[in-house]
Amino acid sequence: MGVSLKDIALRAGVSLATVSNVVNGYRPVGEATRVRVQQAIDELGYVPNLSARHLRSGRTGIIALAIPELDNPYFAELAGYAIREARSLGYTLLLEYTDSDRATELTLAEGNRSQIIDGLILSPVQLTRADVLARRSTTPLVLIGENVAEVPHDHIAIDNVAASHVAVQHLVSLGRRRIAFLGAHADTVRQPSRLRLRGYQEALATAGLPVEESLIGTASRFGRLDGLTAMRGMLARAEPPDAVFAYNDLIALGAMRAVTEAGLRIPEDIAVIGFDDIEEGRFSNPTLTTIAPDKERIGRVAVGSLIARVEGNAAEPGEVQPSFRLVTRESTLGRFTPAPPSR
Amino acid sequence: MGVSLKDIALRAGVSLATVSNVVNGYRPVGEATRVRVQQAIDELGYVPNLSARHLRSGRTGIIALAIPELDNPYFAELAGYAIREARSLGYTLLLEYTDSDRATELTLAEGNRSQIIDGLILSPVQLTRADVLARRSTTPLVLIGENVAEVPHDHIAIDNVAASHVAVQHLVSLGRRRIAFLGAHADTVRQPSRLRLRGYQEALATAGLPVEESLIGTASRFGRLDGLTAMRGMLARAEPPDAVFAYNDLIALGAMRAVTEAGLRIPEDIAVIGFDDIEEGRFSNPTLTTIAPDKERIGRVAVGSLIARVEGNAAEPGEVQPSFRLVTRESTLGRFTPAPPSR
DNA sequence: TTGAAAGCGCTAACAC
DNA sequence: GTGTTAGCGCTTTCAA
Repeated sequence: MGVSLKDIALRAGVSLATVSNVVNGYRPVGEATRVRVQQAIDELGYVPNLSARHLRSGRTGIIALAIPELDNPYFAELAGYAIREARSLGYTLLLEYTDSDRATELTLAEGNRSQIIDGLILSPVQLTRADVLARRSTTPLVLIGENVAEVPHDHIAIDNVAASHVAVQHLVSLGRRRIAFLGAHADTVRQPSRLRLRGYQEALATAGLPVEESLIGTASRFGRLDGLTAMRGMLARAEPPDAVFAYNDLIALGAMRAVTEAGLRIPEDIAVIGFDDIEEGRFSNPTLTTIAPDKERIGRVAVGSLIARVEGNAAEPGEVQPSFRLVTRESTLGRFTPAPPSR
Repeated sequence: MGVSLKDIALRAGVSLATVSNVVNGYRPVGEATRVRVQQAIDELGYVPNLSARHLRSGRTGIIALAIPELDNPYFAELAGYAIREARSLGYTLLLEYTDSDRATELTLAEGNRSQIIDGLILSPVQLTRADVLARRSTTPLVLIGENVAEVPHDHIAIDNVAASHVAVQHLVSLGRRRIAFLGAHADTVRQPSRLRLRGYQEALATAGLPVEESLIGTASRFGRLDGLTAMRGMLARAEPPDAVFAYNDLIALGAMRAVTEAGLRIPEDIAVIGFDDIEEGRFSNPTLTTIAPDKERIGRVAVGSLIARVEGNAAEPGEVQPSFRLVTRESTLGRFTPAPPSR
């Protein structure tokens, strides 16, 4: 394999333990020795073998974040925050990708693939509460997102019901009365979007509006195309909606495309609100009103909790609910006069 | 630590080697024994310790893909293909993230962090050819993207000059005469976008059009906001362009926003073409004409070459140039009657 | 301040 | 078809 501790020890004429101490600083080393060893390290280009270290110490300094979708900017952004937080705490964060696949989620949660990982942050889609409870692996696990709750692990997620309530309330306050929900899941058992759907229903009830089945659009996935398709279906109906609350921004963006293609105006004919506050919605035409979860907080808290647990100084596992806010833009408020870009 | 081979061997009343053979299948095992061992494995929930395996065999079955930007859908999509290809070849692909940072790129290339990794696919931004040549690590390395060439490693990238030529030629064929380039890099030394810039200049020359410095917009990064800013600057000029070729789709999308905000029409007043063919451009308003590199091929070939090298059966390192094509949409051709956005 | 040595879990060479 | 065993490179205890 590569250059090992032994090679350095030989070269510098010291023992293995001394080299190890120069590298890790667990014990003090004489100045002269340290210099000699460091020189050998530089000359030979020594790099510690993580596997060996892990095998011996049980720690790798690596944690993983498993996300369901790579092509959803929400997760990309979240991952960015998590990676930076992990780095600042002296850990390396590896990104894993489940493709929303149940088997992959189970494998990861079980640690089959890993073992090289000190802990895992998982954003599950298909995993059930029972799966989590049946888990055998003792590797620390932190869950994020709305899909699994009340398990003996840290769980980080915003209050999805409340956030959805705010979104729908915003549409109601604008005078909209036929408000659609886009992104109910075809899988009615798991219904990954159940919390946001519930918030939608509650908000309608609060406003004294009826919940119409025909205004709930299903999707099998949560991408732009799903939003496009669902919205087209809805526009083909006798009585189309005058506003749309989408499960997430990607669905909202797809829906906006469908509305535009149909020759309708946003927000005059149909107002649209999304969920996630991905950057794309700040540049789309029109720009997209959305619910902005505190992604930075979610990422940082998830990493922080996990590392605390890895290092053994963690309290009882619990729920953390980062904040969110409503960000209003053109898709519900209408186009502003273009800020005079000089000329 | 967890359950080990020894625990299983004890439980099943066999030797370590036999359990190892049940797990790995290197040697045949008697049916009765296999069943007994498998049972013990299931009961105890045994999971092989990758670090130990690695330490012994020098292989982990893990390769890494290091990308510069997480929030650029181009890389997310590429990563998706790479991950799937790796899985189908029996490897796990870990995603690393350099944030376009030189130090991080160097560290990764040097394998400092890794050691647990059998090989690395790197999409460099700041790394120079000299850096790559000075590399000491013997871990197989595959490079992707336009930034480093002529190094003793496999290098996968489309012909960026030719592709840019095609893009600009498309604008010329539409009768555009004042064609801007958006996304020249402020760092003129490295100039990460130099190949696309060269293609732009060559195409103008071919068409007999002058290369005007005032029509080359610089950006420090390659995101939507950079496109927005650069385009605003250009629109403030005395003679704005009648077409824009952007370094990538994100810049193009940002530029489109700036054009729309200025009250101008796309493509009537200004045509826009991007590079990458990210999904967003198929749903934007208007949809975005772009150069579509064969991302799937790039991802698959990169993984395939790397694994071949890891397993020792690889030929001379070389260049691979996947294909690309021009995808025309509304941002250059104008709005069609509402029809499905091409997929 | 430094050294010697045990052993983490596994694979593979060698024996039977 | 199965068992024994030497180490892979490292951390860490015990001794000096």
